[in-house]
Amino acid sequence: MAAKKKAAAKKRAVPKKPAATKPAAARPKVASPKASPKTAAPAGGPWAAAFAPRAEGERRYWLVKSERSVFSFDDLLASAGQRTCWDGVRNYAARNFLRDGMKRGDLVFFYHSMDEPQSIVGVCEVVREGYPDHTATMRGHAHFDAESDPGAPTWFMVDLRAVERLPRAVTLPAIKARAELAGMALLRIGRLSVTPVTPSEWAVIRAMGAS
DNA sequence: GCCAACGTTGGC
DNA sequence: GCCAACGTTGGC
Repeated sequence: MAAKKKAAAKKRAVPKKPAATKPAAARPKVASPKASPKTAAPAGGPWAAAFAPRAEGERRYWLVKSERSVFSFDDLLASAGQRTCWDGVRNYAARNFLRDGMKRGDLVFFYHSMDEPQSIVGVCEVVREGYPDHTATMRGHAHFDAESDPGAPTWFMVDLRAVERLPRAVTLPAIKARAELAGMALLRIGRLSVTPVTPSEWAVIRAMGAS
């Protein structure tokens, strides 16, 4: 139960434009083929490398955020098997990383957002690749999305297992202070809750987090 | 397809 | 609490 991860789940804000305005009928509103990003695969874009074909045995790196008060690294350590499904992500870019980017065996930094200070506190491993986030179709659930079709899932999640707590948490200010990390997706798209981490970024941060 | 309005994230 | 960034929605 307890809603994990980003409580943030975007509220599918029901058409906040009540009937007050124009009746939907007023608009042509054709079949609206809408090339929605719902299923679109991440073609190019700035993070294409995260989806590119992998070399034999290549391992990739990622970073996920969670508010400590919602689901902390300690909560993960206390979970059965020290693993959990990373549910609740309701952003297409993040969804694409979960659904198409992450592979079994990839390593993931666990970041506490909205914390003082915000910091990377642990490392996890992807133990199950992208699969539908069932909380999206659970009416009444905090992460429920009325527009998500159970037959064609919009939202995905992966399972993560804790690997280790970093001997020393790596804070956001410390990350910002390192020139080698200036290009981090974490800094460039601050609001994304799932981002790729390059091998070199991983190495730098891992070293910073060593005792 | 463009763009303004609006809502959310999350750092400060 | 404020605000920058930015994703989504919907009018046109």
